[in-house]
Amino acid sequence: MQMKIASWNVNSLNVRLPHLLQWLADFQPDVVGLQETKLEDAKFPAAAIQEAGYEVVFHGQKTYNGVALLSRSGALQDVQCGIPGFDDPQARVIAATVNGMRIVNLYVVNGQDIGTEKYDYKLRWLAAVHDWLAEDLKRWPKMVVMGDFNIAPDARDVHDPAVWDQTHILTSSAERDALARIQSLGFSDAFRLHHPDAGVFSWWDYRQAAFRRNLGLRIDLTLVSDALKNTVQEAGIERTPRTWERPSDHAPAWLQLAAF
DNA sequence: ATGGTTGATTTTCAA
Repeated sequence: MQMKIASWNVNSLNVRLPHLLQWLADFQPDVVGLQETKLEDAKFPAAAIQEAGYEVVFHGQKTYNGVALLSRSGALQDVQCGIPGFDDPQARVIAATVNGMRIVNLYVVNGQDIGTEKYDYKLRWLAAVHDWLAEDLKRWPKMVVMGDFNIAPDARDVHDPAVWDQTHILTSSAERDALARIQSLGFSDAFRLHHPDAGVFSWWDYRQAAFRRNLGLRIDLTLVSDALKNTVQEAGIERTPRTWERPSDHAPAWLQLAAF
């Protein structure tokens, strides 16, 4: 049994619901993590998603943030909202178990600029994720951690490495170190298992015709634990929804697992 | 050149 697992920052599910439904029909993912739904739970469009064939759980708030998990191949069990033990007013995390595999969906803090309070929050938040996943891996060795990481892992993942360097938000040394520390628990970037090339991106700023010029970053990642690494058959980024009218600024990042 | 665009809620904030 194969499984396609995808991560998509939709930048308002209220606006993007038609795109989500179209893309579910086109791409046929088995499990999807959404970020930036920007919806209170009472306003989440659960019925429309269920009618598309997916079970869904969600953790949202008004105006900002908000995450959800969809599954059409196995119940979503042991649902966890937020990072255990980390007091966080922002709805950025939802996790669940599907067919014995732990799925963690993250909307990582953006961080605004180096040296700001939001940057400090980002680093504290990433450290809390590290400590949480270190524990959860003991219970669920088969784990996928996906989301909008708001970190470009290395120079291949940015359109202009001279601008996006260690002094810049999303590429600073402390951010990349925090990601590397999480990966050192035993996670691989699924995209890099199959694609060593530079210049493949998942996010393009709405401004300055960035998508048309491919001035992007790869900040949407799917990580697989060591127990799943050998089952990753393919991984990629779906550019098509970014070409649709009134798109999200992010494209879905996905991986395909063989029998697991 | 501190610009530009989008989304949710305003008389800006966050990305």
